[in-house]
Amino acid sequence: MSHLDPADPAADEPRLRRIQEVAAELGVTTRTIRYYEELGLLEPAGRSGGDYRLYDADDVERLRFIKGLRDDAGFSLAEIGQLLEDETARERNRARFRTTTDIAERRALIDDARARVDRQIESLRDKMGRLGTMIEEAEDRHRHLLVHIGELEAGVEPVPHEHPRARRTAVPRTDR
Amino acid sequence: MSHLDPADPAADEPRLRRIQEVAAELGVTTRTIRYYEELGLLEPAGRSGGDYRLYDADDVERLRFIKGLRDDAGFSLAEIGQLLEDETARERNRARFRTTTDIAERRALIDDARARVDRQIESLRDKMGRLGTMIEEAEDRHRHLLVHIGELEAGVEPVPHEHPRARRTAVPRTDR
DNA sequence: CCTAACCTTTACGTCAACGGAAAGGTTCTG
DNA sequence: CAGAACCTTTCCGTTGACGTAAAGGTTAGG
Repeated sequence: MSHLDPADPAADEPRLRRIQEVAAELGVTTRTIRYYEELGLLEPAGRSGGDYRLYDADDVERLRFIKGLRDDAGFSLAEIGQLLEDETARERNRARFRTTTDIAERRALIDDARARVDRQIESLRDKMGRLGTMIEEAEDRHRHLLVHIGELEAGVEPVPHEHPRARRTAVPRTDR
Repeated sequence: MSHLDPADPAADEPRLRRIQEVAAELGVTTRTIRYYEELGLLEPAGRSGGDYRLYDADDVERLRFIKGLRDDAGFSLAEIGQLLEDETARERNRARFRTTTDIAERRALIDDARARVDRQIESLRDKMGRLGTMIEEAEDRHRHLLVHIGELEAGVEPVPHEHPRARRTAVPRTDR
């Protein structure tokens, strides 16, 4: 129970950081973070007395997630907005959940939450699948090329070797 | 040798299509295709007498590849340009290969081709890996949520249930 | 209390990736 | 050979995702 030790009052204090520190850690600019806020992608956990934005660990995680969706998955910020809307809706649902005792409503909120998360995962899986297909195709061509190289290294003569699918002799180009 | 049969002169005629037909098949606009050409991402196989762009099957494949890299993999057109530059360089190499008999140069060209393809695949794999990591994280949160839902459905009371990591009480929010 | 280093909002600038219209030429079909 | 439906190049407009000042207020250290 060291973190409840009265001699260590800062133990569970939720470490709030200012925008530049967060930006540096994530490798983005402060402008980018403010822009995301402008688009409604996140809200800082709090503000200082002088209105400085203050971010907690969850905010940083959320930002990291956004960055991943943008850089790694290649989603637009609008699409990310959709995915995150589901996430923030879940948070709202959680709050609502705790304030109601209506069994039916609670079940509805649960179902809603599950549906949202399912959509989020499905969206990612979909992207993943398409990327996977792309890589397979690229690897096919890779193997195809290696076979070709193998033939050539085996000492095949530089015969014109007209590839049936690659004839492009429709109209002789005059320009360029 | 049926494709040399004089009774079937259209057998290996390389079906050339105009820009709109290609665009429709790929689900892009003609403007997009022309823009890609402007950036040097592709050249039509030929032109008609009246300077209409004419595309063959290889061109369409290349365009499909570009679209995949853009939509599925989320590459910028500049990055795609790099990836394709490798590909067109390979084509140049093939032509060069057939015009030389110098064993050393031929081997150099082969190694170059292999290196280019390797880079291309590696680039895709890298992206794939990062996307995979993202999905795993999302699935983690998915499972986490399902556990949470399970607890709730099991009839846990709507106790405030202060999550240790989620305390955001630094500054009482006044706005929103 | 002063100053450097940070922060705020507001607003205009920029670059990629096209959209869309103008002014004219081409192809196909009847 | 006329007309509709294509196509050409050229050029300006737009949208997303920020960059970059400007004009000020805030915070931490000395």
